[in-house]
Amino acid sequence: MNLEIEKQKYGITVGDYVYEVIKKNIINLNMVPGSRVSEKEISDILNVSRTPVREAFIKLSKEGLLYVRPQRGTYIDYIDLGVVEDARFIRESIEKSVLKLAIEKFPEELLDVLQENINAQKDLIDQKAYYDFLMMDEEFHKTIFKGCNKERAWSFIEQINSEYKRVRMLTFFADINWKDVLNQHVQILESIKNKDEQMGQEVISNHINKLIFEQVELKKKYPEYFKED
Amino acid sequence: MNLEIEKQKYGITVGDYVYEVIKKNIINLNMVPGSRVSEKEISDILNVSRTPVREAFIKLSKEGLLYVRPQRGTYIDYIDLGVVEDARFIRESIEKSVLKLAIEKFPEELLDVLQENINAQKDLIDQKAYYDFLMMDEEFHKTIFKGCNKERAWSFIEQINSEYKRVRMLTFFADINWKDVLNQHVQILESIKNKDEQMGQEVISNHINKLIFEQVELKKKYPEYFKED
DNA sequence: ATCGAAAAATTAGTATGGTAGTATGGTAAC
DNA sequence: GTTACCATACTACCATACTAATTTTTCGAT
Repeated sequence: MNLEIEKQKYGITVGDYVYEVIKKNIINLNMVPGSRVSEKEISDILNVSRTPVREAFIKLSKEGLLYVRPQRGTYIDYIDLGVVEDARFIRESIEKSVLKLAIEKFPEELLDVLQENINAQKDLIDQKAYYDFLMMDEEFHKTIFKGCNKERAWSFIEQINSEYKRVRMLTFFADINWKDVLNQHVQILESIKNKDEQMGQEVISNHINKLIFEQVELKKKYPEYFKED
Repeated sequence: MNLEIEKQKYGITVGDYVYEVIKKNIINLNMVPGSRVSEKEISDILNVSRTPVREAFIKLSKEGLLYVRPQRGTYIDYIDLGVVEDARFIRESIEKSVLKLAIEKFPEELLDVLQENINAQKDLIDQKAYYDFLMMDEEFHKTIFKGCNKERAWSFIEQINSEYKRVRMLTFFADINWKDVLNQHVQILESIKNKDEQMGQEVISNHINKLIFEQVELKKKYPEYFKED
């Protein structure tokens, strides 16, 4: 196991620190789906006791990133395309509702923020900074929610989104999309500016549905990461 | 503190047992929003150590039912109408999408299950069994998701639904709806049977939106349960 | 060599004690 | 009366020890 570890920030508890470290390493696929982790192993690596590790495990298993088999062991969950599909279904439902709100009313200053975000995305594409691009992508969508006073709804999506993020990471490894995603973001921004609901709805459908067609390909390319049906 | 306690079932861990007990008592408002709980207090009441209590607290705070102030104390979260509204927004978005699926295709045998569920609801209304009616209500919606192969999507909703459930409990205390809810369930079932999408969408909007109009009234009646703006 | 049972090792679950941060109530100084 | 300080009594956080369930290894019998 080769964890990417950041220094513990001052002021956060050990438990939260462990949680953040593990979560990041699962999402960027540094911790391989299906592999086994143990409380003791992690506590040794991070030089903390088992208690905070255990608490981090509890949170992560509630997010569907870990799977605890009592008295047996804890495993990184395989990517479950069924779960991903349902996450996509939910995101599409909610994002369409939000876009409807955004087209009715959206604060000027946040339009600029969205534009800046898109510019930043371009840079990250050039630098091939996968993880950071993914985060910036999420930030883009979050900003739209923010503009509609639906930040809480976004944080809900966050909770079910971890699985989705891992697939996104894979698509980047496989070099599948990148610029398509960026273009779609540009189109979404346009549709908000021009108050063109129909275009917006279509782009969002494509934007999120895109994934479906890629999944089969991904599973072929990285079968070891996926749950058997 | 006067907890409603059920015997621990055989086969589940102490931690899960504690979690279930506390969750139930928060949702049925037996544990009053804003009041303080401590690991020690609960562990004494349930005759377990502090560790499983602590782990239950972690889960519950991730669901927004508790909030932990490190080194200070743990409190039952106030009902936050902002959160409730966003939960409603999300549910409406998703349930509409699901209803669309249900109208396209829904298994016969589950139609019968829905009908039986409605009958059971009638009984529970007569018995004035608040909590059980609420659970049966949730079961009704869950069954619809099930028929569309969207069970996972339902379990996502479950995660954000606890807050919503507390408000539902309040509406029952206040004797606001009951039969309205039942009638709407009947209508939803009808719309699936008759493949009448428009009627279904409308009922769902009303069904879930209903709450908004009741909230102001509830907050007046039970101000001590709600978060200050 | 193969099989099977006992022993050892490893796992997560639970209990407990100590620590550091925080709230509170009393008391002395002003 | 007001303020600053200190003792005390909480709190959640964390480390450690122990338990129970399960897996792996060992080793002897066949």
